[in-house]
Amino acid sequence: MEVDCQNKSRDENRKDIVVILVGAPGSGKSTFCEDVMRTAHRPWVRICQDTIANGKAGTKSQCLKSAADALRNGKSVFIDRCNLEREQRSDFVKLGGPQVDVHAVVLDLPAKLCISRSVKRSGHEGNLQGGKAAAVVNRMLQKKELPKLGEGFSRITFCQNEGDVQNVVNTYSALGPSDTLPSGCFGQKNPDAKIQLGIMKFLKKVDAPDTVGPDVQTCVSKQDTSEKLPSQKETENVKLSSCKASEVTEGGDFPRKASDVPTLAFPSISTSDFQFNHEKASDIIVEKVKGFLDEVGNVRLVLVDLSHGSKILSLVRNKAAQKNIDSNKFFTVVGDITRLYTGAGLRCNVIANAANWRLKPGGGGVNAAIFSAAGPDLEIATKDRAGSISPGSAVVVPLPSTSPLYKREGVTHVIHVLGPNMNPQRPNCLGNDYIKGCKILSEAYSSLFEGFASIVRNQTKTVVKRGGNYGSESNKKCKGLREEPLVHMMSELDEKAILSVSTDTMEKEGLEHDKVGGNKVWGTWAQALYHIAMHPEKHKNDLIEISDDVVVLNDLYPKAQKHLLVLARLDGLDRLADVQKEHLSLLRTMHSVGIKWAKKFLSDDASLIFRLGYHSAPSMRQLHLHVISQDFNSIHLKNKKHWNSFNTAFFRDSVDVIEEIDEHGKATLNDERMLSMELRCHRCRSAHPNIPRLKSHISNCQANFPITLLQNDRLVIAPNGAVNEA
DNA sequence: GTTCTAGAAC
DNA sequence: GTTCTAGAAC
Repeated sequence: MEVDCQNKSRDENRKDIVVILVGAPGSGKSTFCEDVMRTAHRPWVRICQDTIANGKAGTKSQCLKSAADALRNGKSVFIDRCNLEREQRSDFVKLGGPQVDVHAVVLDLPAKLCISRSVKRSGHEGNLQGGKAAAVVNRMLQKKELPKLGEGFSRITFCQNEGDVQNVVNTYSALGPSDTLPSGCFGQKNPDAKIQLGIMKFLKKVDAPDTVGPDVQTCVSKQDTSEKLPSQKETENVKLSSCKASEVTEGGDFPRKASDVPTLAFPSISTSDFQFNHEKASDIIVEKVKGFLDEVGNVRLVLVDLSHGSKILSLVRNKAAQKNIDSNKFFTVVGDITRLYTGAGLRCNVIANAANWRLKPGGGGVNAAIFSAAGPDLEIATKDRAGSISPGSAVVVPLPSTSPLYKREGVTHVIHVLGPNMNPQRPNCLGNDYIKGCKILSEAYSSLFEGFASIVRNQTKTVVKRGGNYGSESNKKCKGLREEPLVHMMSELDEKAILSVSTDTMEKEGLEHDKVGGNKVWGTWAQALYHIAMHPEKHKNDLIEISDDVVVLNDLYPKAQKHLLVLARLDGLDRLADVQKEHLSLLRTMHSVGIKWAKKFLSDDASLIFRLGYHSAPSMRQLHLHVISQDFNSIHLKNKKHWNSFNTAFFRDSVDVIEEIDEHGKATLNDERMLSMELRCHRCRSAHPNIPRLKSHISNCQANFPITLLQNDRLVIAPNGAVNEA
């Protein structure tokens, strides 16, 4: 996620960042840096002690020198070494200064996972291979001292699973050259009740203020605990001191405060599915925000949009800057409105929903996301308040404390808003009547902000009561929380490996670990491509090309007008996860064969556009490259998974895969959860409620492709064709 | 990967 | 009532 602060002149406020990675071998430090740098919006340098001496291990002072050089050249720096002990990182923290923020990113992943990765690793830069890894990792982790703000960090982010890691990757890769991130500690969870008790005692006795950063209100623990929330009064006392981390973090957790600055996160109303003109909408947003902030003090407003390069966000940012709106009180965030706290460390107690008139879940975009994240609680609570909503109005719904959105993100209220509809395919379309449209959109924001103001007023009155309620239910809830399974994104391979390593005998078991790496079990239905690759002669009728290295066939269920598979014939190369440096030339062969076929099709139909790539986690065994035309005009494209497997980061472009294998020996594999993301047009990125609507949209959408697809030859077009930037 | 189908959404 | 999704079975 990206937090943009406007009103800051680029040169004056530009700060470089030193990110000190903290994590055991196998925790994913190098991958983290690579993932950020691949899509970064600011210059980064990765300083890795394992490779700093011409590709070999070097010294700490070499790292320090390189880091200082990079900072002098205006680059931000990743310190990629374990940094598990305070002393090991202290010299790097000193790189900070008025123009340099020092952050820590703690990859505090389960020891078993780090060990299993280290054990399986071969040819890693640190040369920590085989069974010895278990012993080393185990020993290092015993000395682990989690970083604290008191060491000199302005921001510390903790990751306890790969989902956390991905969120933090997103945060840093989204960071533009002049963006900054809020200070504080983020992402610690799974608090132990005993520890929490200690913190509560601490909270009560603290009184000496000690500021650590401008954004201390976000310095809170991410999940609820068996303790009740501190009452407003209690938290007032610790408002500034709660981030005095050297004490607070003892035992590994942070206090949670109930009295954050009341913050409303809201999506841009009507500009997505309802197709309201962005220029006009941004004027209204800025005007309404300014009016509200002039009247109501001590609140924050955050405009949120899921997509990078969102036009509405940049319009609003620029206009807000022109109007000198305080960037501490109003700013924009790129990210998921249902994950602002866990994803961006941004505490928003109220979020707005771009609702449908029936106040029902479904549709696409924000409405679906919020109802889904909040669970059935929101639907029930909404029903209690209203059965429908008219354009221009808002409905305030208190979120039950049982809702995951409340528990996880700290959202206490959802405000449903309905804006004007300018989309002829939606009900109550205003045609092109922008006089009416602007009036209704204005009313919608007025209603939204009034609703927010009423929550703020009532919260001040009732916070003690609500705190008490919370406490009385909390035992049960806390238990439920702890029983909630952590999100696991490990491959089956990892899980198997981990299951076989018991904590007590890690060192011993680790020695034999290299043998454990079993393969994914493929269902019989998933073997078809494998059989073809192994015995192409038996399938001659289905194949359009056979060579020693690859075979080419039309996908049996093409998801577009042209959809080919280029199959690797190497036995054992089941999927992208198996691909290593030694397969580079095979990958290049597959790519060039794919390109050859794409060009052949283009010579017949120059209007086609092709993309070549792999699924992060394929359903069918045997590495296969998809060569697919971007019309997606096919009766076989039937569901969300089909669409998202070709139109989210789950689809890895062949060019990128080759580059990654070349540079790092492995390809980034993206999460299967991508497959259940909302449906967005691959050209204009608009969201659609279901597959039929999406298909109807893409059959007409002539928008230019997003810039990421236009770079690096990710799209293959006819020789004289031109695809413009979006 | 697809097919089938219950039941949710409309 | 029809449309659409999503999970189970293969």
